[in-house]
Amino acid sequence: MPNEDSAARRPRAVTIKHVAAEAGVSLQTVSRVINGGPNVRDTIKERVRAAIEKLGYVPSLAARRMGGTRSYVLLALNDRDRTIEGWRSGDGTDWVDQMMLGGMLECARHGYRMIVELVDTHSAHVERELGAALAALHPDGVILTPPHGDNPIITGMLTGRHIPFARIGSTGTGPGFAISMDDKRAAAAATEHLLAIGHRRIGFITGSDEYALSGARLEGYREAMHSAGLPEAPDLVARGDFTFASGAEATRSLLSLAERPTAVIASSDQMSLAALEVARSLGFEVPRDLSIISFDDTPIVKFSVPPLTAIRQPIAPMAACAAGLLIQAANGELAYDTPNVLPFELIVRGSTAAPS
Amino acid sequence: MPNEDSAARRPRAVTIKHVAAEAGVSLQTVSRVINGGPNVRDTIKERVRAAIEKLGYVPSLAARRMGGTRSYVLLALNDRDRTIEGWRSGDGTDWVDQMMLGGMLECARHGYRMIVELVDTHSAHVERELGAALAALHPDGVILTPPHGDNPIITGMLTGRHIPFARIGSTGTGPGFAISMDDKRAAAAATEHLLAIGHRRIGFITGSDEYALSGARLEGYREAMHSAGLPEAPDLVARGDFTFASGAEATRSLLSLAERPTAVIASSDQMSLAALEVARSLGFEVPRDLSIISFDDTPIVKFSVPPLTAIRQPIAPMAACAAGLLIQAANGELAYDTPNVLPFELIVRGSTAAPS
DNA sequence: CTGAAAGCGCTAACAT
DNA sequence: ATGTTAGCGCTTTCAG
Repeated sequence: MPNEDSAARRPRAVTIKHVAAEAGVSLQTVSRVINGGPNVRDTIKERVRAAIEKLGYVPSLAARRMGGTRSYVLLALNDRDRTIEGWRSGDGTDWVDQMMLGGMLECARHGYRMIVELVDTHSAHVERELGAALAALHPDGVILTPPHGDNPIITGMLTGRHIPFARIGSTGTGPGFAISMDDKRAAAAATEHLLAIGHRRIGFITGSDEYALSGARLEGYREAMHSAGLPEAPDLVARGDFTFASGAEATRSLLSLAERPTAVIASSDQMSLAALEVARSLGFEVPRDLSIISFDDTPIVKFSVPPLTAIRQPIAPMAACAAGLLIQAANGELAYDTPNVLPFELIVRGSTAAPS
Repeated sequence: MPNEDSAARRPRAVTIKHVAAEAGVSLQTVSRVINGGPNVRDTIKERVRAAIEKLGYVPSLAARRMGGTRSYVLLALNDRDRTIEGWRSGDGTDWVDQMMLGGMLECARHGYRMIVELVDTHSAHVERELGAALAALHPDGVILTPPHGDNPIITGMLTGRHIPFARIGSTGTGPGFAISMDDKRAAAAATEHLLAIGHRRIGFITGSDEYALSGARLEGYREAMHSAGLPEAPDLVARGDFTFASGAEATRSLLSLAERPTAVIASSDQMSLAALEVARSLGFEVPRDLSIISFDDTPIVKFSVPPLTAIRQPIAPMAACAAGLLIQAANGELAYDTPNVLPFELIVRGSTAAPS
């Protein structure tokens, strides 16, 4: 019988040994019950379960990682500068929250943990920083947030180490579970909504080229315009990089066109809010003089005046999908199969109306 | 010489053994260098460092936890239902983000990780759920978010297991590092700001009694009113529970008073936004007919119309402070000493003006 | 100042 | 169907 904690110090935690003793079986049998292993009589299984319950035993993650091949940890990789800047500025972006909502809950359902890791993915530090995180944590899988799924250094490191990973917002084939929403269809849907209520001159503000989805959104817009029989109008496309400043600049250029658009689609919430502000400052009323459709649907767009019609990005579902696939992959085998495309939503609010 | 990874499988990670071999010293010496232990000649220290650098060695968290007494993990405890509800609703609250900003970065500076854990703290599950998290992770410290620092079941469990913890938003003495802002002073400052610009009848909407800071804020308001020589007016205080709905209800009751207030202080952003909306719907213009001061300063209050004057809660600094103290406590000793009170900020925006 | 030995709590092979 | 034996990669005694 393991002796009680001597005198002081931490009360010795209850281990698999205690359970084994309590149930009158071997260590290994307890391990089998915990891990759903085969070849355990129901009677014994029951006895072990009772002992676990009675003792309140919970296996130590660290020990499981040491003994076995799994760590029960998933790493969610985010860009350090970008993430910190978002948090500092309080810009209302809830990417990380939605990731946790989807990812942590899915992990919890399987006894996994999701650890958020910030990594400087731009500089040459990537290799060292990601390598350090992998060595310290030995995650069973890694969730890559955009645009990391398209970073060959990162995907290469993970592939080389045989660590399963999921690429959120990345659509290409190749290693890693590709998880995305149909950005092209979403942009087309936004465009079609505007066309349906009578708009003809529709501007489009792109996102940063660093993100694959930027191109997809632009393409969806173009195709929808084309399908409506409208001529190609390159001056209706303005470049942005997701930031407020770039959105303001782009909107100014669009509104200064001889034939200015009656509606604009911006590839991010920050740019849409910029469009709203610039339009107002220039004397245009939204949606009377200009309709706006936003992308992402972070919390703030519900609180602007008017609240913005937006394409909602299913971040939580994508994170949950990623976690689920990675956990499967970490256990049984599971090939990087077909891409996983999750549904988006067009949420109509007050920033869109028929042109006047 | 440790053999290379045989045939396939995960490339064997570089361990302390490889470093020892490379540097031509024993395991123990490497360990000493890593942990800043004493009694290592500078020459050797240098040699080991070079080997570590060359091999890109990073110690495994799990192994350190197994061998030693520290886990290099801090747990940030949040209420499950409340947190998930916030994420789901997209209400723009960034509590978790700010915690990560402060806590994770401070952890990273010391080679620690912060793991966010959601626990059902209301039901009887607390003991089981928290116990499970502690057993699985063996954190070196726990950060309690409000109102958990005042939950005796939780603080009792941690005290009993000798796990250092920090109580954010909890001011009482007793075990655990108390970390808070001066809520009383903050409420007084808000009140004084309104008094200074000429308000006399100032309403106050309280937060949930479950939170100690609710009482402190109310007290600060009362004292400031008293100091200004104004008579006690209980009808100017309306009960709320931090939610939008409760704020709306409270505002309606305040605005229906015979002598209605010309300004109101609400103990949360959600309640303030409710006040704004109710005031507008009742035909009062903000700030002309009613000034509003909010508490917390989450992102959304910058985007309302008008943007809200608010007391900014230093969540990130509090989390960083908590992490720093816990890490110190986990290593050298460190007594639960004097409470740590961090500075708040009154940010004046468009929702406050002199009464008309 | 440095090294050798023991063991943390678990799982993966191998018995039985 | 169950038990036994080795480690996993580190830190902590304890010897030199």
